[in-house]
Amino acid sequence: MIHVFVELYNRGLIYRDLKMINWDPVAQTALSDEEVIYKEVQGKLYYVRYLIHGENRYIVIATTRPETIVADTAIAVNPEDERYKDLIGKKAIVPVINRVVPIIADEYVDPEFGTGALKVTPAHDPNDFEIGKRHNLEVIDVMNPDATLNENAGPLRGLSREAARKRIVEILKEQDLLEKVEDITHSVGFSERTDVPIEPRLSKQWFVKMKPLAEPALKAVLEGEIKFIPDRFINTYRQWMENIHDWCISRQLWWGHRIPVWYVNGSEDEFVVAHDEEEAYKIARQKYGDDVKLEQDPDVLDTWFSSWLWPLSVFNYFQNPENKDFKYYYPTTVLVTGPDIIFFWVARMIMAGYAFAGEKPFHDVYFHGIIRDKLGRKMSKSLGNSPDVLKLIDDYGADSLRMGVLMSSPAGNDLLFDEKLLEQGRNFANKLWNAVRLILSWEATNDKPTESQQATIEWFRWRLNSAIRQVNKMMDQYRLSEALKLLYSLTWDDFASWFLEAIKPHNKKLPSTVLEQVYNFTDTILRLLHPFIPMITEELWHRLPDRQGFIALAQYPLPQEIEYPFDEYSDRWLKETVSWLRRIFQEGEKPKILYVKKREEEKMQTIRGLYPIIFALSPIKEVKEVDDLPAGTLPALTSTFLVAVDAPTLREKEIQRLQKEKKRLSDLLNATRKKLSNQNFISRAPTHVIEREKKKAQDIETQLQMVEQQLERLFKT
RNA sequence: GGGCGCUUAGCUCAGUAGGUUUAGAGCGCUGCCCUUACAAGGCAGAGGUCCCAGGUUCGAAUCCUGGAGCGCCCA
Repeated sequence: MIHVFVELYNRGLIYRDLKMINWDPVAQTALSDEEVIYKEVQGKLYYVRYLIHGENRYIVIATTRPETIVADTAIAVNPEDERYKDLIGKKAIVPVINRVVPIIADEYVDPEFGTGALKVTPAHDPNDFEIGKRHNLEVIDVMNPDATLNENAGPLRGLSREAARKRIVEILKEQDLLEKVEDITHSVGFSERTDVPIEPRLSKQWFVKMKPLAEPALKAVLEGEIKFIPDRFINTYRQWMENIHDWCISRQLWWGHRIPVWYVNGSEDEFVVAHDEEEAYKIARQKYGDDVKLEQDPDVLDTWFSSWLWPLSVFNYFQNPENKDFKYYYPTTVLVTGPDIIFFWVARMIMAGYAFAGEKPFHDVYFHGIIRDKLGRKMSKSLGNSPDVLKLIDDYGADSLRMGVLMSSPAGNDLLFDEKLLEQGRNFANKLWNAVRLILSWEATNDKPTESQQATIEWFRWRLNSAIRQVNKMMDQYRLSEALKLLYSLTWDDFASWFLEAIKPHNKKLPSTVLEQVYNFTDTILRLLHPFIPMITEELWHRLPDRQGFIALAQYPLPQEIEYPFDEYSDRWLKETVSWLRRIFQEGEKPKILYVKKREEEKMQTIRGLYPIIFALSPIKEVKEVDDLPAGTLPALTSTFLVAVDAPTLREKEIQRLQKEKKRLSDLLNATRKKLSNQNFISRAPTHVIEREKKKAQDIETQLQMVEQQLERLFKT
């Protein structure tokens, strides 16, 4: 920090100046603009009469801060305002202290607000300060550092700002100078530190000149050199950067890094800037002679003045710019942070990166959402609405906490906190734990794998590989919650409910080659899940046989480029068919054979490998491929492949279902045909979409025919 | 005053490039199950005018304009 201060000072980017700053009267320190929190508060608008000097009339101004009347040094009106044109150039008498002040014209005054006449208090309002500068007005400071009124405040002297407001209102009433009081909702700045209203105050402080620093930092983000995810935060960033104000970095606090400035012989304006006292004396002696006396500035630096250097200082850049770590790691891959500190931290880190290293600090910035309470409020100590995280971890587990929050937090969107989210995470962890427990209870034999086992493994290998492909793609795009949801469903549904149920032996014994595959699949799933739930995956991974090292260091699974006989259609068909068969059995029928209507041979190959899985997961033990579904059998409402079973008692129910289905299919067919007969569609839609629609129409037609035939049969018998 | 976002099932929220028959998930709900991994579970199911009104398009939850409600940031 010291090095950076000296460096920036030498570059002319740090200066000391008397400016209107944000003063926290409780902490008694200056604050930066970013540490002021604006809140809408209920206040009052006081209408006060100021007598025109030498005349028997008055002008009425409206103010929310009547206690600052004693610091007024002008009345301002808009130059275009017809109501007051004749008063410009005259003088008014400030009530209570009877100061005679000019009535001036200034564009800043909004004729619509209040009476259109503004009292000007250059010492206590930033806008008034600017007006004061333009019109060369006297600046009268009426406040002490603790926001009590000082000796300039006349009868208000010694009162707190709140008491002074009450008192002056009383005095105005007594003198019949208070015309009326209105309720008003207005925005008031509060200290982030102490939550008291900020007092704009004229004060000598140290500032960083931000414009030159902001320029390369803004350019980098606008040109995509640094990527924001989601990119809408570029707007927020740009707006701040384009209107950037100089950064007040001095604080009147007793903790922090002391400002490396030494004042010469008790002077306020003569000083030297150095890395330490020794250097300061060396410089000072050359300039002011050997008997010079130095005194270090008592103020300290804003804590964010160290934070913005973090990407550099974490690699020890300032002590040793050529060091190996810095060269290897900088710029880092991604900064993960909340959008609420985009100005405090992100923007300034980028500025520092370019200013000192001449290079961006990171490639990507991922903005996550902010967790709010159920009412949408930000968690805060004063509201007491933050959950006790350690207790949550005790109750649910650290992984459950991570998982619950990650599952429903897409980039940049806020999240309403609910313990239900953690239950979901806990249940998932429980599921995973039990699945691995089941696997570890199995023993290896020297048997050869059965056809069913081979088929199940082949199917899951395909299923896993396609999930790996999707997850990697989502992770590359920072679609974290979507990736996790996909893994949730892969683990719970495909792995636990389908794969493990299908491969599960009755006697706890599996051929060693099969068991090895089961271990490998489990290993892959644990690695996929590890970034989201690191604790439980690390633990379970070590329980698998022969795992060396740490899962944290293991390669993240990558998809393999292998041709599989399965696709999303056959996968869906498998699940629909099994569910349907289970329902048939649940309803009391016990068919023996599943009939599958033959389609093109190449299509049939995509499902043949799945028959053994059907045998494993439903009571059906035989499939017959037929040219036509046998008369009287009950067809399923599955997609793509038509199947049927014998289930005579379900006929009535089935007739109703089929009639519903018939209507749905014919509606759908009509819609699809209409689309296909639309000349515009045919000529404008891309070929693959048209092809898909044609295929769709054919499929529906086939299904519809089948349903109609089945209905006929069901009615005949 | 300026900027950004949100509005989808009872609740909390996903929905990528406008196009996959039927818009998804978790919770909650209904029915059946304590089946030797898991009742923090299993199986089956019900539930949606995608805020409103226009527009663009062969086609809109998705793009554009306007409106309503809510939220955030900045001044």
